[in-house]
This record gives sequence, C-alpha cells and structure tokens, in this order.
Amino acid sequence: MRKRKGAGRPTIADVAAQAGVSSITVSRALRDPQKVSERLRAKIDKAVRALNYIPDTHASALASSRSNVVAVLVPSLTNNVFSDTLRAIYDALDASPLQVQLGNSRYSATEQERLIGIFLSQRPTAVIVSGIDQTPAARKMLEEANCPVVQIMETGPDPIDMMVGFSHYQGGRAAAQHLIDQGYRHIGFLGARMDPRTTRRLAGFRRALEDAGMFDPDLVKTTTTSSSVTLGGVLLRELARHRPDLDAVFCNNDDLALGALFGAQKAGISVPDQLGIAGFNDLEMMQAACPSLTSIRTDRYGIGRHAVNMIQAVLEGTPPPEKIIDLGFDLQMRQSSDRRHILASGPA
Amino acid sequence: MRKRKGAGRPTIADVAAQAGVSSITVSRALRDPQKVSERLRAKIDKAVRALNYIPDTHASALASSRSNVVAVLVPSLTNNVFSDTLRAIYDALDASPLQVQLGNSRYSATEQERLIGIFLSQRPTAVIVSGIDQTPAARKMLEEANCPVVQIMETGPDPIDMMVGFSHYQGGRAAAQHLIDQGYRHIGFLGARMDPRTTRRLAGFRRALEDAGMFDPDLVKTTTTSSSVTLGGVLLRELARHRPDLDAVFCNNDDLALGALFGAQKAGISVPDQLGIAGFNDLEMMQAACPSLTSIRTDRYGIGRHAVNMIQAVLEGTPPPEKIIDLGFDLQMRQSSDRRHILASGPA
DNA sequence: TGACGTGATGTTAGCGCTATCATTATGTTA
DNA sequence: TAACATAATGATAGCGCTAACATCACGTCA
Repeated sequence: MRKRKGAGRPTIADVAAQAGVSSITVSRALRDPQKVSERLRAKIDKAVRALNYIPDTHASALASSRSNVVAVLVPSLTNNVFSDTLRAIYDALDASPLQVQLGNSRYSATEQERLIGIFLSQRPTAVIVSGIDQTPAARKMLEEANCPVVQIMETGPDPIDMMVGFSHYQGGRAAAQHLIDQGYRHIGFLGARMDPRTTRRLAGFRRALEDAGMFDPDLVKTTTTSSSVTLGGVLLRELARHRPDLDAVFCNNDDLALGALFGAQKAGISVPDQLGIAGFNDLEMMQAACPSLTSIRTDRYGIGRHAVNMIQAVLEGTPPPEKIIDLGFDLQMRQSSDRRHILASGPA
Repeated sequence: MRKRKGAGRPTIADVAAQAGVSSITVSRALRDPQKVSERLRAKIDKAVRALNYIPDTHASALASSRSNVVAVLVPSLTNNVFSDTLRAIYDALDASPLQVQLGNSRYSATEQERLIGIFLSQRPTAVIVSGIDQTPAARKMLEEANCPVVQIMETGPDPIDMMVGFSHYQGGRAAAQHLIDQGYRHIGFLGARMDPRTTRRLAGFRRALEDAGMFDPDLVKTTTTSSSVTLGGVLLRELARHRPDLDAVFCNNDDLALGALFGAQKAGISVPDQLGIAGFNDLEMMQAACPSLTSIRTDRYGIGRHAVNMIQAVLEGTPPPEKIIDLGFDLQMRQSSDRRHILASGPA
C-alpha cells in the first residue's frame, strides 16, 4: 500500500537482507552477540558497517518497553558541586550505549517529583537522583519504577534502592570541631538556601558546639536566598556588626566562605587571627585563595563514578555487595583557620 | 493472540474508549487542539485527567519520525559560563513539551562531531551547539538535519542556520584597550585551554596592543591545560618573574583573573597600582572580590534564552527576522584596573 | 438542485524494533 | 537407540502512536 516517506536511514531489515539472515538475528547479534554463532556475527557486523547502520532508539524502546536512558536529577546546574558529579556520570557512561537525560529540580522537591514522573514515562534504564528527601509520591514512583535507582550526594538510613554520598551532618560537625580545636570561641554559621543537606550540616555544626558548651543561636546567620560569593560577604558583615565578638565562621559552602574572606578583607578584619573561616566542599579555588581557605573536601567526582558503577553492576546481574556507599570527607586545614602559631605560644 | 505484558500504563486507546472517540481524535486533541471540536476536546481532556494518561514519547517519535528532544552540545559541564546558558535553556523549555538532551564535547571538535551523529539519530526537534568551529562533517550533518540549528556563544559570518552570541575578538580588544586607557604600558595576556574562542580573544587583545604600538609576544603566557584559579596564580607569577616590568594582565577568563589576584597578593604585588587585572565573562564573584575585579560582562543567560526563542519561533512558523543575534558585551571597570586616581594626578 | 468545497472525525496501515513462541540441528543420557 | 535437553535461528505479532487517506455532514453557489 501507500508507503511512508522514511528518512532513508537503513533499518535492521536492510542489514538482515544484506547479511542474508532474519532481522531478529541481527537484533540479537547487536544486543547479545554470544547468542549468535560466530559465522553469522561476522557477516552481520560487516553489513552493519557497510550500511553505516544506527539502531533507532525509539523503535527499540517501544518494542522492549525499555530505553537506553539514564535519568539524572540534580537540584542545580550552576552549582559546581553538581557539575563535578555530572561530569563523572557523563565520563563513566561514555563508553556505554546509555545516554543521560538530565533534569534540574531547582532545589524543589515538588519539581523533582514532577520530573521523576516525566522521566519515568520514558522508561529509563536507571535513575540517579540527588538527595534523600524525595516527596512520598516521588519515592513511591521510584520504588515501583522497576529499574536501578541511586540516590546521590548524601547517605541515610533508608535507601530507595542504592545510595552514594557522605554524611553532611558529620561534615558540619567536623568543621565546627576543627574551629573549636583551633581555639575559636565565638563561632558563627553562615548559610544560604538552607536545603536539606545544608540544614543537616547546620545540625552537625550545632551538635559540636553544644557538646563544647559553646552554641549560640544568635551566631547562626542563614537565608533562603541562593548562595553566592557576594552573599557571603554580606552575611559576614551583618553578623560581625551585630556581634563584634564573632571570631570564626563555618560557611555552608565555599562560595560563602570566599565571600566571607573578601568581606573580612574589606572590613579590615584579619584572617585567621581575628576571624577563622571554614567552607564546605573544597572547590579548587579554596587552596588558591590568599589566605588559602579551610574546607571540608568531598569526593563529588567519585560520587558520580560510583553511582554509575553500581548501576552497571546491577544491569550486568552482579549487584554491588553494599547498597550504601559512604565516601566520607576530609577536612583540609589551610591558612584561614590555622592558629597553631597562636596555640603554640600559650593559652588563648 | 498472546499478549505482551505492558506495564499497565494507560494508552491513547484507553483514553479514546473512555471518551467515546477514536484514538486518532485523542492524538489530535493533544497535539493540535483546534483541530477537534470543543465538545470532544472537553470529553478527551476529562478522560486524560481521569486516567492520568501520559503519552509515550518513544511511540510518538517512532510513528512521526520526530522526537520532542532538543539536542544541546556544550564543551564543558564545569565551566560556569556554560551552566548559565544551560540554565536559561532549561528554564525556557520548561513550559514546552520539549526535553533537553545534553552532550558534553569536552572542547573537542571531533567529540562534538561524534555526539552530533548520535543525537541526530534521535531525530531531534532542534539542535543547539556551542561555537562556530564545527568539523566539516559535523557541519554537513547539521545542514542536512532538517531541523532548526542554533550556534551559540559566538557570532560569525557564516551560520549553519541561526546564531546567538557575541564577538570574542571584540571582547578581547575592548579589554586590552581599557588597560591601555588606564595607563598600563606592559600588558600581558594569561590564557588557558586556548580553545577557538579564547584564541579569538587573544587576537583582539593583540590587535588593540599593536594599534597602540605596545604588543610584546613575550608577555603572552598561554597553556593548553584547562583553566583554574590555581593556574591563574601560577601563570601570573611565572610571567611576573620573567618580566618584572609587567604592569597589567588580561586574563582570558575570570578564574584565571581571580587566581592572578591571589597570586599577586601572595607575591606582595599591589593591585591595581603595580598590576592591573581584567578578566572575561564577569562571573558573580568578580564584583565581590577584594579588590573587585574588572571583567567583560557577557550575557550567558540571554544567549540560552534567545536560542530557545529562535527555535520556538521557527517551529511556530514565524522564523526570526535576523538569523544572527549579537548580544554584545559590557566592560565592567572595577578596582583591579582603576587607575583614575593616578591618571588624574599627572602623567605616568 | 446538484456539483463541490470545507471541517470534523474515523479507518487503516505502518514506524523499526523485540518478545514470544516455533522450528530445526546437535549433543546427551539411560 | 529412544527420549530428551540444548543451542541456533526464524516467523509472527505486537509495542503505542501518527501519516495518509476515507468518510460524512454541512453549507455554498451557479
């Protein structure tokens, strides 16, 4: 009957004809070569190359109810933290036939839920989703998605399926403990956005100070606006004006920490002597700053790499022994909080 | 006959049955509502909502040889310049049924070509690609792709289809001219990566200095390694050691400029008096730095927004009057290159 | 009044692949 | 050697949607 146009791209039937086999054999040879005899496989490979055949992803997905898409959901495209992890995911998937479908939830759990719905309608091979604070509906969808799911950036007690990250609570606690150990006594907290991970860093910070009998809610300065270097300076100067006894700040990310450094410099406050500064994530600029900035180093690239590894392991039928991978963190002490010279010369 | 499982998700036939119409009418009602009478449209909408129907993108793409994918190719996921543009693209496409398929070419033209091949096999609705330096094969593929193509980040004389960006050559030239105007006489160039855009900035820089009779190739310090704040400090100190007469640097991006500032601070070189610094792109941190840093402001978000607008205009049948949009740039003079106090008090 | 345009809806046949059996050839066991 | 497992290949029928044509109910105009 009437024929549709067709873009003229070769189909699996063309390959089959050229190789003298049936199309299902071509399909098998491409998807699972060991199911086809070596003789036919060679013929088919040759035909594929001769015709420059590229399988149609949509037809494949429709027929198999399965796509080659890995859905990845991050809360921000501009935050370097996520771009490092994304880069790892793209790098790791590079050699595989899997494609990334990236969604930006803008730090909104409901937006994340919406995107999960859209992405699942593409029947992805796997889902990578940031954080552990999905809405109940989103969690339910993912549990029923019938594909590997990895929650990244954070660890928690109750994975949907798998998890790679670290404890933001412990990170915040370690940063605070470090400032205490350096002899600071009026330690503030600068926080932007206050998403769930940030909030847990604050909780860890608070715990460390409470244990040391030093927690003062008046020294916690937070805002829900998004983070920036400029904001770090603004928050620092507001807090320092309000509380002249402030002698250190833990900033919930590195942008704020850099901004706090600039703010201190503008206000003539010397770092680290009059003010200690610590950040979170240890972006590359932290060690280059003058003075260099203390931060909690996190393995963002590793998180992406591990997430893909776990997915591939499941797809290959050898699920990873551990459902939860905690990559931890490292405190990188640098000049901005180094008071060893003062500590050595006597008690504060 | 034997039935396949089917994930149980409602199909267009279920909606049609519920609404008491044929499935093609449902299809039309969803894709082009004005082709269906108001009465049926209401019924169909109701059925769609009742069943929570979500169209299958793969089936649609297979049947129509057209997907809802906009392919976007950027050279880097970690460079803030591109994440700003990406954010704009995601924001602008948010209300439409179009989905972004993102590829990372890692600053490699051959990798870009490979990805274009993969993406075109998904028959995208449109393609957004960074830069104007496609390989001949890639250019040919895009010309034959039979969909809108927008080259972004840069303008040039010979668009594949459409273009949004600005002239990096003129940007580099303006930065150099500014440093000349501020009375600097031994102006260096710090460059990382040296991709095509960077190279054109250098060409503009060179032109301005040559016009002023001040170009000195010995003051151009470049590397092909990727850019970082740390690298900015390293390059600056190497150049300053080699050429003590250096009195200003134009850095081909803001990371290098920030690093140069830190490097100068570590070396005890005062900015802007002993050394002027200018960057490129005007990331948010530039104005927060201490001293604040001069930069060439570019409208990265606007580039993404315009690119999507142009695509949507074409899809709606009202192609934009201009194939090339030049969004220009603005020099933001700040403390790091401000010598008006010196210029005012007499000749250098 | 009858040939004909117009808009709304329906029928049918694919799009290019793969799931599910069916078939055939080959080896294996009692 | 009969009965049966195993491996390699094929035939067929969809997956869920839409392009292309068909039909039908109106109105229009000479």
